Amino acid sequence: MNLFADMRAVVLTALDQMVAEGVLPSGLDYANVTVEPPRDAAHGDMATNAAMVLAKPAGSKPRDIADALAARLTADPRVAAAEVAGPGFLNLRLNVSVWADVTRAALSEGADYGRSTLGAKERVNVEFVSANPTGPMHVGHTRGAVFGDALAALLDFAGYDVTREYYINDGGAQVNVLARSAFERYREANGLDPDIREGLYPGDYLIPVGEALKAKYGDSLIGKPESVWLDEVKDFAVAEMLKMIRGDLAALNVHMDVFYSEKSLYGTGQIEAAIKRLSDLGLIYRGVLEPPKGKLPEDWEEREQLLFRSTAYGDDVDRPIQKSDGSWTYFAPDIAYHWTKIERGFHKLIDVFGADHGGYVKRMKAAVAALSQNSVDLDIKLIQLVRLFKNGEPFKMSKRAGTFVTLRDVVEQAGADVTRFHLLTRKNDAALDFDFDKVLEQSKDNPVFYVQYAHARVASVLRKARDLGFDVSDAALIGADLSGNTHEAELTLARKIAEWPRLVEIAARANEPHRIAFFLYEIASDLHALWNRGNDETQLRFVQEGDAAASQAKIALARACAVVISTGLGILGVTPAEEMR
RNA sequence: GCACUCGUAGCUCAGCUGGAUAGAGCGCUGCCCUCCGAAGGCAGAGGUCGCGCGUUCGAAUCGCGCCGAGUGCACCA
Repeated sequence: MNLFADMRAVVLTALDQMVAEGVLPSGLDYANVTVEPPRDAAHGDMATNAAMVLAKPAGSKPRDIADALAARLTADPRVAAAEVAGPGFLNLRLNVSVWADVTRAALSEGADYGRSTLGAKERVNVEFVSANPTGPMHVGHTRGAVFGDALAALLDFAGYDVTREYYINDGGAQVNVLARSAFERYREANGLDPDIREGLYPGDYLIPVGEALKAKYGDSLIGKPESVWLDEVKDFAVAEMLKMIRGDLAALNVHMDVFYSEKSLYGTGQIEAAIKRLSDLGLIYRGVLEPPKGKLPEDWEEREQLLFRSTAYGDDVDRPIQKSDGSWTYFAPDIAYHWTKIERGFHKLIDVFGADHGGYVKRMKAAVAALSQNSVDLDIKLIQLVRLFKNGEPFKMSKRAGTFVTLRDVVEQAGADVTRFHLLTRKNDAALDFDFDKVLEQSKDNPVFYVQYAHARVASVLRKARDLGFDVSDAALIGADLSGNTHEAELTLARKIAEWPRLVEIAARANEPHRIAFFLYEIASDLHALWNRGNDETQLRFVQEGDAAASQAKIALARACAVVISTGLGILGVTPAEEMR
């Protein structure tokens, strides 16, 4: 049940009637007609802008349309009153029985309450993390991982067919550096002094890789030229790094459907095929780029290159896809990779990048638009940095000082649930502070705790009710007479529950999982407020001792709230708490 | 020099893909514990939505121009 969608349908039906009766002209576009909760509760339960949106195309006054619409809407049993207000809003007051229906719907639909068919099973590819396989994941990757995973879950809940994908950058120079670094650790394992020279990866995490290499190769590679061992050591080290990264992700409860290797694109004709695709479209040419305006790089020289005419699809300049020595630039395999996504049948692509890759957005969008001829939508979400704090003090990261914070460090200290929720309490393109002390704090100032506490409170109420011998199974709660839940605090909570399906669609349309986190905070707040009122007004308490029927009615509402919180936390990848200890 | 992201209450941030008197938390002020969980609760003060034009019945939201912060700007990924 999606109350707002249902009521919008009621409005549109009424408009159709008006067209049929000649009150409105035919051929009107209803796309901008909305039915939404008013900002001010005094304005009623819902408001529609239909009269204002249609006034101009219909050639009549907003008020006249609104009056006529109001008369028809009040015929619906769910509408208690419809009144015209302001510049032409139509405010709807709903029959209180509607909120009982919503409560029951949340209980009977359970974990599926709020699930949407918005996505129509369209296939979506969410690419995220894609950290270079050269070391453990650091905090910067964590936010992207959590964001991507929650977004994927959100889209799934909104009716899309989602694939979580990780692009392994195992084709470039940095994995050669990894191989050389691992080789030094291999020499170390064989009792030689490692030469961790400038430009190699110094991290301790390669020591076990060196030992594993020794276990496999003994000392047979010692003293051999790089050309002999590079490829083998590279494959081995990359595999080890991926094993580690999978472990890091698993610790965060992130599980990818596909790990796609950049290297697999080379030597298989796939890059050539993608470039040919662009070439056939007349978008590839040999040319010379203008030097960048402003400060000119020292070593600037004019050179002819193979270029992609990305400016034809909104980019600022055309982009090189081949170096002057004939090898591909990093952009070429990226184009090919996105081409494979299109060819694999995805109609909607989402890339999650670090904010420092913002300059890459236009060319990637241009590539996808060109390759798909505008039939595939690519949305790129930029993830801003995370600033670490401890006791309110900035937590400086330094590889040398050994205070380099990995994802594993954060999860071990804070836990996956707390880490995930906190990282989602900010919009993806806003910087975020992560203070270990505040995040672990058990007080209402901590949103994670606040939401978990609301869920735990409901669980506590259920336990208490059961102890008193009440039947609080979902079946019993669904069957309860809810007509007594009419206090303003109760209605506020019920309204919030009714908003959940709408919020899911809004969040999914914007690709913004943080909206779920904010909504959960608000609904938790409504539950706490109702609870607190029970302190003074005993008739509002969920458990009404000696009155099973009244208890069931109140608990049904609380339980419905818990269902929404549980579902929402599930989307964020957070386990709801049954009790707080 | 150009592009991208951002600019909302003292602080940290939401704000529904254009709606009514712009919200929350912290902080501040004032009240409140014999009460299902006071690791609190209720109420209040506090804002030219960076600035200026424009589009519109209507702009924090869309467009243009400034100001300010961050990020990125040729064969590195």
